[in-house]
Amino acid sequence: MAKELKELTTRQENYSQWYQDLVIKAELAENSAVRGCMVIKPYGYAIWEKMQRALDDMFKETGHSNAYFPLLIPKSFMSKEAAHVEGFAKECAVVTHYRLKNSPDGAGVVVDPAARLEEELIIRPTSETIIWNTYRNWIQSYRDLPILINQWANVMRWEMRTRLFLRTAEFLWQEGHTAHATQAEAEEETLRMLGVYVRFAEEFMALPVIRGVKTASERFAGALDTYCIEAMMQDGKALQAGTSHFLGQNFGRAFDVTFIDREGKTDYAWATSWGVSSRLIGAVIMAHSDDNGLVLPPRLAPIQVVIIPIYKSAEQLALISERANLIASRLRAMGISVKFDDADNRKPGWKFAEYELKGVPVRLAIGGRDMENGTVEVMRRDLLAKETLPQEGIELIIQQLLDEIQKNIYRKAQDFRATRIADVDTYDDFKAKIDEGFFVMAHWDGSAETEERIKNETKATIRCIPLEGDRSPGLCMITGRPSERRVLFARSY
RNA sequence: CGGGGUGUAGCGCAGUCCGGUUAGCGCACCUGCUUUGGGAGCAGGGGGUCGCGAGUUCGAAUCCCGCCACCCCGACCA
Repeated sequence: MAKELKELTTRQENYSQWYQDLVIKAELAENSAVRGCMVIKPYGYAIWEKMQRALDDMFKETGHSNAYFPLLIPKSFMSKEAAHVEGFAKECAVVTHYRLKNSPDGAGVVVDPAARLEEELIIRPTSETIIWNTYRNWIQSYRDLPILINQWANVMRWEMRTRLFLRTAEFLWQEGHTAHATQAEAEEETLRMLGVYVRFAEEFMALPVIRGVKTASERFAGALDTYCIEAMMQDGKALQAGTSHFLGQNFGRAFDVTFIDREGKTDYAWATSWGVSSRLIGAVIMAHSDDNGLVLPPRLAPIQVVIIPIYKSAEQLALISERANLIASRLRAMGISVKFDDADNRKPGWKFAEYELKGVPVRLAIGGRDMENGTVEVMRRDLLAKETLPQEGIELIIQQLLDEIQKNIYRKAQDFRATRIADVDTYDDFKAKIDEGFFVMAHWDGSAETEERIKNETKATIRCIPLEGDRSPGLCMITGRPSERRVLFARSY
């Protein structure tokens, strides 16, 4: 048992603390010396690398290429698109000088006042501006379109309050930025990439999501439409797990990106942008973990199978190692990542607890008894269930088991969400369900005032107007005015 | 920026109200022996500007004043 975790207050009472401690104990991340930033430790970063690889493959399949743009953005770029400034201005870190010098009083260094920049640079909070400023040079004709580019990068937003992985001042992400000749094509791209995110969340993160479109007040600064996927964490709160924006011609116009179309007419390019961030690491942790530690979906687990020897002597360890290495090599040949932990400075019990804390999906234990019987003990992390099986042919069983675990974790999250989602028709019921940590589907009159009032009174926001599900009209639970369809409300991270 | 809390060994904490041996405990670390099928046991050992500064006092982790940092709850947000 993960003793440290068990000492914590129960999850319902302090889920946030539980999460924070889990992140640190499982060696995923810690706070850095820089306010609001984090150090992602090797094991946590390995999860991110798995995510990157899977996403990158999906981007390539949909015709995208990777590229890279500058970290620093001239301040003036930020003011070219009005809504964009409005949204990001208050959380930008600004570079004002380019040099330090020795302090005149001999104590350390100071900013050299002579090295003040003529124009301040901001550290990118997102890259639309610098990328569209570049696209201007790349686009003259409809033949240059579409441009389908993705960037893996870090960005910085000076958040007032931060939380490891979920909201840090600096975070890692990918941001896709595409340019198109027509509105229809750009809109199609926006939805295509939303679909990629849905597939990634469900198939890799084992995380069921609701796809939808944001209301005007929750829209990305500068977008005409913001689509998102929303996931439920174990305390019932919503986490936005990915966004895809249809930007119209806003950035084309702001950065004067024009092209000549087939008919010889000049038009502004149409834009999309879409992204997911290292927040997804937090999402996986919050969605699946239990009081013994992480529960990682096999497709994202840095170590999928760990083998632990149980021995009394060096001779016995040598025999067990030979067998374990054989099993390991067969598993690796099947593309499964295996760690054989024969470290002599930890006892088996310690290792069991450690790999449970780290969320390794399958654990194999081989001891003296197993060597005599030709067996191996197989433990699956999602159910914490042990079974003793023959060594012969164990590879295929493990391969199937990993598959089954991946599916089971998804199923579990889906079942959990099903018990926490409800249709509601009165404001009283709404408040009650929101307090219970529910996702609530309710009718809303479509006005920003009503949305704002609900937010102020209950802290619940409209997570999205779902693209799927019940589309029947009704009456707003607050004003009684007509509503086109139910929308998704929840408290969120 | 508002409200609350915490700063004592690498980590987690007690001690502070009511000042008084050499500042203590658990984990971790080091050495040795015994152990190894669910976070081992025993013995020994190392490690401290008690957040910083200035006071009161014979004497301050403890009391007074000032400052700083971090955490939690709000406002802002992926």
